[in-house]
Amino acid sequence: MNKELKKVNKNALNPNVSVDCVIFGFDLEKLTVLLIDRCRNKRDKGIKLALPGNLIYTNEHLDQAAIRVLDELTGLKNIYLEQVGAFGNPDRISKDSDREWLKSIRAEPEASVITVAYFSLIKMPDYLPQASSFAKTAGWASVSEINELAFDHFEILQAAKEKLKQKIKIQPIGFNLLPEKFTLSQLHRLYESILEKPLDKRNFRRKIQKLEIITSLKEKQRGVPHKPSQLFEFKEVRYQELTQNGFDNFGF
Amino acid sequence: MNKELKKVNKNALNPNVSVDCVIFGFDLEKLTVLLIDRCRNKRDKGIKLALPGNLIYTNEHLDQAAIRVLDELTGLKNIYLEQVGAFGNPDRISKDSDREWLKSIRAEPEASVITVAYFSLIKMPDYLPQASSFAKTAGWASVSEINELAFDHFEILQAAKEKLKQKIKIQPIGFNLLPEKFTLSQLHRLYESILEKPLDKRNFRRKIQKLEIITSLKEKQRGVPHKPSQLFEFKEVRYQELTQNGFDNFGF
DNA sequence: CCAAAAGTGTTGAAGTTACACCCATGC
DNA sequence: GCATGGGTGTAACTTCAACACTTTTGG
Repeated sequence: MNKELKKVNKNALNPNVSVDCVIFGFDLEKLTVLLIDRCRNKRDKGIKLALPGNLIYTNEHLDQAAIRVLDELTGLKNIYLEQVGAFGNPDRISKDSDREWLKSIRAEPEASVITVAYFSLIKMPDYLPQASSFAKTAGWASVSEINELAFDHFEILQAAKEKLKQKIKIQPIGFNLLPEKFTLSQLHRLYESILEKPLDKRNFRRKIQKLEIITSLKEKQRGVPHKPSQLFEFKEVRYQELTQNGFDNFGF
Repeated sequence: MNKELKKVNKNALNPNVSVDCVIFGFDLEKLTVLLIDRCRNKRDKGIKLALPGNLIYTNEHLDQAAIRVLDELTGLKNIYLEQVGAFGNPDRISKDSDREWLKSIRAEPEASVITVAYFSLIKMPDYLPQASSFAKTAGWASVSEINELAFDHFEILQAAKEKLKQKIKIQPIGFNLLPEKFTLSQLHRLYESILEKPLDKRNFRRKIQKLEIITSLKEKQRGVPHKPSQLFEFKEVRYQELTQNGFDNFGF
């Protein structure tokens, strides 16, 4: 695996194909996404925020490229990753501010490049800002407050949200966004944030518990100004099972 | 639209990106797929069957490229088309027979190319074989009998089947595979072929009828050696409605 | 003692599954 | 008249949606 990576990195860039990553997080209140701010000085105009991404290497597997981008930006490995799809509208680099920026970072800034988008789920506290070759800074933004992004990244974000929405109805991947120990209310809010609609508290709890995917710990919340909540962790075995097979009937 | 196409065709090829199309049909018995046979003479060895596909043009929208490939092969326009995803395993052109073939049709046969797969649904009788620049012959194959294809096309076919399976549970796109006038049994067999499992006849009929997506014609089947079946057509308006919104609860 | 979120059951409606027999036609 | 697929209803069960009050803690 290490050997392979080394070999890959010696290869040339493929000037026509990039990957972009929609990295979702959850701050226990709402869904967030990791964006890079490409503003190099205060006078830069245009849209500043973009999804992390980069050209792929010749002979690099697309999935590998996404893993690499993720690793370069966050230092994280083994995280949940899924392809959203390919985006190939030739207008995607038509904004002036986007072209300017490309000139500063790419050898062939005018090449027409299609991009393959991925979304990934990480536990927010695991992310520690990392020196990155392609952006000065990266930071979390609340998904629901984003109105525009560079290139076609807003469109990609919408597609990733939609994919996540569909996926979470079928597989219990939401746990990748939560800490090891979590409360049912946190899980509840997570589902509401992703599905963008309210879910009945009692019905939600019942449904989750019937899946037998979580075990209650002996531990409780401490220091909260209200009745402390039971803490849970999810059952690894059952998680694998449901992640592979999915459930047919999870009609949120 | 015509002007745009002309402009596109003047552009150069993007040597690193192709599209491949999984064109599904239904022969009223089972699901089929349109494959090209690249065997130029009897002595060619290796796997002969492949999905139709081709490189895209610089500045050509991916979706446009898929529409173009489809049109070149079948002469059909305005057909149901959906992206399956991007496939970028560098090993995808590693088979010797595949490389040989590429040498005969591509300017840069060794270029590493990622491909974006689409699936589309057509009414089998609409397809009339067409002279095509990239294959002598094309023909229908029964999906369930396919064991191997050129490149990574078998993997792509599996992904397309899976996507279709998921999609048909949520949107009534199956009608694109049927003639204008069809029987409930034909629709029933179609769903069974796609989902690859038996569905109870009575329950299936009830479920479909409740959707109010079909209207029964005054006409009946003729010349069949058994009780003639009622013919139906689907309601365009309601179809559009369900195709856009989907249905949440269609738990086959 | 007040504010805040945790936790808990029941009921009526809707949907799902399983299942067997008669019917209309061509040959 | 027989082989073939078309067409139909019901009952048991499961799932879903809606809904309100008590509990425990910190301040």
